[in-house]
Amino acid sequence: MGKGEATRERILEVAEAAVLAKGFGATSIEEVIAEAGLTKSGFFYHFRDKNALAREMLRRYVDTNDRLFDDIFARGRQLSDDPLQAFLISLKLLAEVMADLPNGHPGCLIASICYQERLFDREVRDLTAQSVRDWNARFRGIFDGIAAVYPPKEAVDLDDLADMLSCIVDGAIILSKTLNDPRRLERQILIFRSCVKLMFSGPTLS
Amino acid sequence: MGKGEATRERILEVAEAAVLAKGFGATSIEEVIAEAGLTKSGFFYHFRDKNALAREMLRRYVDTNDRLFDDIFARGRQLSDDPLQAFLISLKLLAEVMADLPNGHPGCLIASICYQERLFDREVRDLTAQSVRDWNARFRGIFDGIAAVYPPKEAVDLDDLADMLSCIVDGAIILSKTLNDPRRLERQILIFRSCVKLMFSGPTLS
DNA sequence: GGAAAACTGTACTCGCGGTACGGATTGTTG
DNA sequence: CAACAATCCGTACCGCGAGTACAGTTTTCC
Repeated sequence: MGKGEATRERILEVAEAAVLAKGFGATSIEEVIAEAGLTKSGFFYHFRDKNALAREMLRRYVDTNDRLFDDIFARGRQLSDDPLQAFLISLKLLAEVMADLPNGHPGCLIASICYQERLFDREVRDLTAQSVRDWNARFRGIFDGIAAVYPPKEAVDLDDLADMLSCIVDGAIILSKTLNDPRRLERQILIFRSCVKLMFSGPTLS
Repeated sequence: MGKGEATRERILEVAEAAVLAKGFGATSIEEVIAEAGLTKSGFFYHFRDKNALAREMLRRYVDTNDRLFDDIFARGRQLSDDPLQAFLISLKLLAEVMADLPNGHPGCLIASICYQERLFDREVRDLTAQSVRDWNARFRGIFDGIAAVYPPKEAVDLDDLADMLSCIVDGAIILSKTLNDPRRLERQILIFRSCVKLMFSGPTLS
């Protein structure tokens, strides 16, 4: 890793924390560079403008989350051959990871950008949309595997169920931030887990 | 209603649309007053600063939502004496209302503020927290009524279940905005409805 | 009609995003 | 070691938007 790349990484790290804490619009470049220890010229050498910063922050964020999900769901499958059990285990692991964050979840960059969309160019918005689609496709794949073994109760659309996990996480992050109670996120993941359990492993309804 | 009050209302209306579309930080006072048809001096006559604007926007938003919820859940109880059925009806009504919004849900002001928190003073943040607590308490009351008749499956915490509705709505708004697909919100409310149905009306699990 | 409320107009400060550009280090490579 | 590029600094500047100050004007309402 060259020196330039290290600097970029430092800027992105500082910027991400600031954006999640205060929103993109309220995060000034000047405070970012002060925290990161370089000058304005240095910053604009690495990023053409604030949009370029957002783009790179997003890529970083999405990559980190992808790796986290890879880990968690691989570990689930590793601990059980049954697709439903594996997923339920993974959800519990996910809840634990979220609960272990010292100051609560810092926030979802996607959501943060969602509520600032006019500030960003098309490329950034496409990136957020694509990453959400990718995550939901991943979950959908898991539910397909589960449904093949356990016929689901009621007429549950598996795409909707996959969306639901994203919704729960994003919504619970907002809830826990708003109420200043980090534990809410963990609890919501676990109640979603109960729902999944009911949908697939309970007796069939009329 | 005096003329001043009408002007305030006009400003708040314009500002809310702008904030939900672009975020609070990206909404300039200048464009708001241009749209509302008054001068800068006129604006600052009504609002001390941007924070005061946020505070009044919030009050307005919370009041509007409160009235909407009052309507919807009253209508549900009106259509069925059974607490579970009444709630399920209300959820369907809620889904319909959300689906009928011409350009999709404009966004949740609470969430918008949540991701900009450092921009606001304590009073604004307390207001968001209190309104969320109020809504969840309302839902919790409904679930109490249901649980009194239908013993819930599994060990479901009713507070968490009440939180879940807020999470689903907030999360689904983000999802539908990010993917530019308004129908996602309706579908998420309906799948939450399925979850509630399963939890209370299904046969008991082991 | 007169006081208070509801504005307008002008002129200013300040911080921030962003540009421009010259120069100074620092690393890298032949 | 020399030369070259990558990396970063300093400074000076522009434009925009939030917010202030304050005097003057119109509207509303009793």
